[in-house]
Amino acid sequence: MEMKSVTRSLRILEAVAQHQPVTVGELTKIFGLPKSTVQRTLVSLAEAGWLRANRKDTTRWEIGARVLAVRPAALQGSSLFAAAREPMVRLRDAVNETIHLSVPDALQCMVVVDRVDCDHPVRTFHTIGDTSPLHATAVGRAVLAHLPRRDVEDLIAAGLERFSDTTPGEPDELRAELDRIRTDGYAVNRNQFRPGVCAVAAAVLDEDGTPLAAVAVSMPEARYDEERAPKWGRLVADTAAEISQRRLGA
Amino acid sequence: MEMKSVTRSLRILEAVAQHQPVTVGELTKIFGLPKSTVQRTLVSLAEAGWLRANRKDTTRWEIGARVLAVRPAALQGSSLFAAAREPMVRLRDAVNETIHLSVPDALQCMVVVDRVDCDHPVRTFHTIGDTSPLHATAVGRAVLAHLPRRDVEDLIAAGLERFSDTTPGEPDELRAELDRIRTDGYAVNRNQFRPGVCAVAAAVLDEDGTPLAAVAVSMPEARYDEERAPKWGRLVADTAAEISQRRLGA
DNA sequence: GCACAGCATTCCACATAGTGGCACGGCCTT
DNA sequence: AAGGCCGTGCCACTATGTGGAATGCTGTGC
Repeated sequence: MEMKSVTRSLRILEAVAQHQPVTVGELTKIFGLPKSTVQRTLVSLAEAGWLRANRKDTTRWEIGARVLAVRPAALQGSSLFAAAREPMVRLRDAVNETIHLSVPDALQCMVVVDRVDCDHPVRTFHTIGDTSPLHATAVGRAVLAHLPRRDVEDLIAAGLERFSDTTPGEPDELRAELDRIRTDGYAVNRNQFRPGVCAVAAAVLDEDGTPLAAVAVSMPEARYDEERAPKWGRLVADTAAEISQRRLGA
Repeated sequence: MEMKSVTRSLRILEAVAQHQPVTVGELTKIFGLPKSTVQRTLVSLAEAGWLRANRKDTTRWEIGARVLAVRPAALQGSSLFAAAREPMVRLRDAVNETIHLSVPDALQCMVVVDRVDCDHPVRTFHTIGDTSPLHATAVGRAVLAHLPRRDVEDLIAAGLERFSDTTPGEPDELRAELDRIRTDGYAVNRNQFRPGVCAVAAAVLDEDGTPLAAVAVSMPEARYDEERAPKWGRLVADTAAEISQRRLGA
């Protein structure tokens, strides 16, 4: 609505991140903006230290390291991040599947903030920064299950988009699943968001019980085993609990 | 020079990152800008998804998760990041000191991008995103030693700022030290940038020998042992080499 | 319980600050 | 040598952001 130049420059910054190293011309095609406008914006972003010219081809732009100093509140001081690292590696060693750490963003979506890979040739792939809806994934519901009822109802009121025929689209379906998560201590996702992707997740909690993040074991459907779910659920819940404790200790 | 609103909004974004969660009033004091200007900027940043209101106190602002999708070229696809993780943990286990991974930014400075902590009650402290000059630190010189002579001379021409009485302020002093690093395979820093902080570092190289990053063991001066330096130097160099190889394998 | 103080938020007339069409110049291809 | 392509610089126009002042909210102390 306002600050057109600001919102536009951030859009351009995001586009540079996706396509780096990228030229002015490529960006004008993406946005359909005049060359001079894009050029001026890039120079300004570079002046602020957020962008820089590529070393090998100086007409290409890429993201500068300044962005690393700007981290979401949940990762401030890296306490969550640092606390999560080693438990995640141990969990990966125990199950040999990809482990993700995700944080909720403004109760709108979950964002992947860290990942520990497994060595299967076939594995799920999420990049750091990827987002997913709260109601349709294991990490999302693991967090939802620990939020005040009000927030859950707000989310339901906003509408439960369906991504596959197993996505919980009905309010009661979701409420029942959240109850199950609270009693069992872990969340499960079978093809409910991305087809062929399954996961088992549990929430990392603040000292006052607020969910800060969720850890997930995620795997292709072919390796998902119904029998094994409770065992892995317990492993994930233990890992999440350990991260919560380590964080408080720091 | 240009795009005043853009550069200013990025400054404000950085200030929010430092002080989050922060109010409009606090920011106006920091920048000495009119309230309405700061307020409008915050709303615009929030509209773009980079900022959000704090959940508990909605008049306080904090960084949103959008920034995580924007990563420097060196970390693109997380290949460096993911490759470095486990060798760094093993190095920490071997020496029980804090391990840092840093990348050069535009040949102007080194930026800390990852960290594995040790369990000493007294330890060095650098946050992810912290920057340091190339010529005055172990990570910086480990990278410099693998750059083309031209780039090194440009840096020397720009002036070698001294931060303590041991900082290499003379061109020849620096050149000699870079030669030593190339023959020994590791760089050392004794109080040359931050007083009381010592480190041993080695560079992570690209397939064509370009330095991408540096790993460092860093410790308080009290625990730095001259005798042990060559042994730790070899450990760090091995770790760096392992990271280089893993990255190429991916 | 009222008045005040401190804060975030909204409004609006003004002029500055960003816009974008155009033209220049370098580089590679034909 | 000519042509096309792309990054960069220029400048008159006006849309856009500015910031002082008004509004509205919240909590505090008399």
